Amino acid sequence: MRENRFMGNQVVETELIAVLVAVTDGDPRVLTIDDGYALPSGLLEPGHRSLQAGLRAWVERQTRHPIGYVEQLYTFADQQRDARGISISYLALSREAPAEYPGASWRSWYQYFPWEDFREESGLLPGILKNLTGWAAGQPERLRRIAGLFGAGAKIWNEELVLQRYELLWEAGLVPEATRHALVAATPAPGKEMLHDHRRILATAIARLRAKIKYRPVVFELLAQEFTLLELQQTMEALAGQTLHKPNFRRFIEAQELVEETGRTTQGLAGRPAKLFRFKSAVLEERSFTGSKLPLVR
Amino acid sequence: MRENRFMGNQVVETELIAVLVAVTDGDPRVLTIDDGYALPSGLLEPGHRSLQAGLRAWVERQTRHPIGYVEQLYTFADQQRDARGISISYLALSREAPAEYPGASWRSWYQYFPWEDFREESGLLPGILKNLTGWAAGQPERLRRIAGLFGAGAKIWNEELVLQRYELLWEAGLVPEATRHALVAATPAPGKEMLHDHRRILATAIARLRAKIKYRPVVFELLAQEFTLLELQQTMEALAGQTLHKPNFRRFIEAQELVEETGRTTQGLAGRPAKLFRFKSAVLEERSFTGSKLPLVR
DNA sequence: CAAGATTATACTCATATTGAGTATAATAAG
DNA sequence: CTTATTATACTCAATATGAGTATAATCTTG
Repeated sequence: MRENRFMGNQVVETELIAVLVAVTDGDPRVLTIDDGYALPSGLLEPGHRSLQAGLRAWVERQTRHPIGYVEQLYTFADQQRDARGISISYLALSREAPAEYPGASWRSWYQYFPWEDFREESGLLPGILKNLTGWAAGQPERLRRIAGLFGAGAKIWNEELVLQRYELLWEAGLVPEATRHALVAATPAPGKEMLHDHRRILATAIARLRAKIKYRPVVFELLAQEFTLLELQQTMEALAGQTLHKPNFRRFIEAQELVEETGRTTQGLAGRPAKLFRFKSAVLEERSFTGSKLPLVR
Repeated sequence: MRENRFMGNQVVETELIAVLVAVTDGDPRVLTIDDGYALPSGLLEPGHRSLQAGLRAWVERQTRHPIGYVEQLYTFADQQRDARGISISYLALSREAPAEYPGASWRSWYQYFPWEDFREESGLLPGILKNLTGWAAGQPERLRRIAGLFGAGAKIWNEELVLQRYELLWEAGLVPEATRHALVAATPAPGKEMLHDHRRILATAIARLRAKIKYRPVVFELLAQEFTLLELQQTMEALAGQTLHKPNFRRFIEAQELVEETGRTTQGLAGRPAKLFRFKSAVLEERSFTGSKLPLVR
C-alpha cells in the first residue's frame, strides 16, 4: 500500500517562497520583488539537493548575505493559480544587504500591515473598526471576533494574532486580495496589496517571529556581532510592534544569561556610552529554551 | 519571473502523512499501519480539493471518528526513496475508534520512545546514557549535548526535546533506522523501529503536542464531552510523560477558565464522586491563548 | 452498619517572578 | 559648567508558583 503509483495521482511542481527578514534602523524589513508586490519565490529544480538547499541557493541570487536562520512556515496547495502547484514557504532571518535583483527591494513590513505597529499611536484603528463593525452589523459572533482581535480598548492587543487579523479583514472584504471571495469595500483597510496570498504568508511569518522571539534566541540573527542593550530592545520592539519597559527588559535579558559584555562601549553618541554586548552562542547547545508551564511534581 | 516553467523544473508527487493521536486509559496512542511499522500515509489525488481535504478524506478510510484538530507538522523532500517525492506530515487529534484498515492498529507512542515516559521510573536511562557516553568518548561537545538532552540528574528533563533526543540517538547509531548513516550498535536503545523517517515524524508530533498543550486548549480534542479533572490531568500527563502536582494542576485549569461544571458527577467508582466538567468552546473565539512574556510598557 | 480505604476538593504559606516606577551615573553639546 | 541625553542600578507592591496539608464524600469490607 506504500508503493509509488503515478497513475491517477497528482504530480505537481513545487515552489519555494521566502520571507526574508532584517531589522534596520528599528524597522522590520522584508525582501520583496516586483516593486514590493510579491515575495521572492523560485521553483524547486533538479539540481537542488534538498528543499532548504534549494531555498538557500535561490536566495543567494538576490542577496549576498548568508541567511543565518531558516525555518519552514507552511505548505499549501496553490488554488489561485493553475491548481497544479505546491508552495512551501520559509521564514529566514538575516541582516540587510543591498537587494541586487531587478525590482527587488527591502520594505518595512508595516507597509503591508500598518495596523500592526503599536509603537506609536497611528490613529488607524478607529477607521478599521468602523468598517469592521459595519460588516458585522449586529452579528454577535462577528462582533466578538472583532473585539478579541482588534480590541476596542487597545490594552488587550495581542501582537501575535497577525494572521487572524488579516484573515478577518479579508473575510470582511477590507483588503483588495479578497476580490474573489467578497466585494471589496470602497475604502479598504490601509496597507499595501500583494500578489495572490503573499500577504497572508507574510502575516504568518510575522506572527511566527513575534511568538518565537519570546522563548528562543533568534533576535541575535538580526543584530550585528556587537550591540547595545538598547539596540537589542529596539529590534525586539520593531518585531513585536510594541514598546517595551526598559528596566524590565534589561532584567529579562539578564535573566536569560544569553549575552555577555565585550568590554567595549559605544563612542561619540549622545548620552552616556553604552556597553557593547555579544551573544553567547555556546549556550545554544546546552540549553533548551522552552517555556515550561505545567505544574510538575518533583 | 513568476511564470510557470515546467521545463527543467522538478515535478514530483506529493505524499500526505498523518500522525493521528488519541489518549485512551492514560495511554497516548498513535494510529499505525503495517503492524505498527509505519504511519498511515497516502498520495495526494486529483480529487482532493486541498491538502487538508486530502488528508481528511484519506484518514476516513481507516477510522470512523471525525478528526477534530489537524495541524501541519513539516514538509520534506524524501531522499530515502526515489528522490522524487515530497512528503507533508500532519498532526491530528481524535478519540480512539477501532482501526478498520488491514494491518492498522493504535499503539502507545511510548512503544517507540520508551525513554520519553517519565511518569514512573523505567530504569532505561542508565543504559542509554552508558551507550551515549561511550559514543561521546571524551568529546566535550557531544558530552554537553548528552547532558542537556538526557540530563544526568533527571531533574533537568525537558519533555519537549523529543526530536532532539531521537536525533542524538540516531547520530550515535543507537536506533536501527540510522543504518545508512552509521554503524548501528549491537545493543541499540529500546523502542520499536519504524519505516524510513516515520519515527522522526512521530517524534516531531510528540514534541509539538507537548509544547502546544501548555498554551492552547487542544487537550479537549482528546477527551469525551464530559470529563473529570482527574481525567483531564491524566490525559495531560500521558502526553507530557510526566506526573503533575494535583492541587496546582487544578489551580492551573481554573485560572484558564476554559471549563465549566455540568452539574453531574461520576457514579459507582471508588472514592468521592468527581464533578463532571465540559469545555467552554465559546471562549475559543474570544480569547487569544498566547503566552506573552515580553515586558511591555502600558 | 461502622471502620477503613479511596478519591475529590479546599486551603495555606513561603518563595519567586513580574509590573511599574524612581534614582543615579556618564557622556556630548552649548 | 550647566543642561540635555542616554545608560544603568535599585526599590517595592502585586501576583504567580511550588510544595504541602486538611477536610469531604463516596465505596468496600468485616
